[in-house]
Amino acid sequence: MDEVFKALADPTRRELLDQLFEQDGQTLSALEERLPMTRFGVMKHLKVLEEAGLVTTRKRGREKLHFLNPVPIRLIHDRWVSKYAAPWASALTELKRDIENEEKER
Amino acid sequence: MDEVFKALADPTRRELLDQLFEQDGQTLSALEERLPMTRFGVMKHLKVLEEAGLVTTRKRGREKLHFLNPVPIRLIHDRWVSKYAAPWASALTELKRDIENEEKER
DNA sequence: ATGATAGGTGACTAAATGGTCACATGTCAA
DNA sequence: TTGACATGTGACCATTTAGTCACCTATCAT
Repeated sequence: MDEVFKALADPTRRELLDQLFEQDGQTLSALEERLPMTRFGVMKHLKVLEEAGLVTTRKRGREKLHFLNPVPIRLIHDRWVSKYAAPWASALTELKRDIENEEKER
Repeated sequence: MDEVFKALADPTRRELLDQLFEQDGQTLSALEERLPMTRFGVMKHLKVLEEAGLVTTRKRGREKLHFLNPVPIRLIHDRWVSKYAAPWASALTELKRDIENEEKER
């Protein structure tokens, strides 16, 4: 799971996820075109995303197709958001903190 | 928002968020005690979390109290999870990908 | 077969990051 | 008011990371 957070930390990699969300199954060359970077930089980023499980791949001839995998992001949601910020939970957290602050300021 | 992702990328900082979730409003010294690191390291991490808006602070005499702020994490949820992995959306995404893969394999 | 196309590897550099320390400020309590 | 306590700052070092490049392999079309 550490790899997922690290993968999401880079803006280029988030951009790649955005591109794959718009159109799934793109090749390296297609993804490279829209980024201000050489093919090698993009390749490294895709490798990081793949090792984190955020992107899965499939070969078609000499091409490599990249697919977005939303599962790890759902796991973040399950672990962090439901813990800290799911609608009901966050409302309770804020209420709790507000009350505590008011009590301390008395 | 970039700062939030970078802040979440470090395991020590996620640990600090966990500690604050367990007990909100802890001081630097209290947070330091459970971490295998000097006070200075913890201070740097807390600064990163504070600048990302994940932690808010309040001074009480010579102490500095740290509070968890779930809002930025909720924004991630709004931007990424609802986009990629909200229950209904992710189900659709997976279905869509499965269908596409089947079609390509024919 | 041969040239063009798509992708892969390892080495390298520059910059960012995590962690420590010497030293300094502000606050409490006796 | 003096000593102990809680936090802050700037410099510093080691490691990691983003990005590039020369070179290599595999596949397609003619």
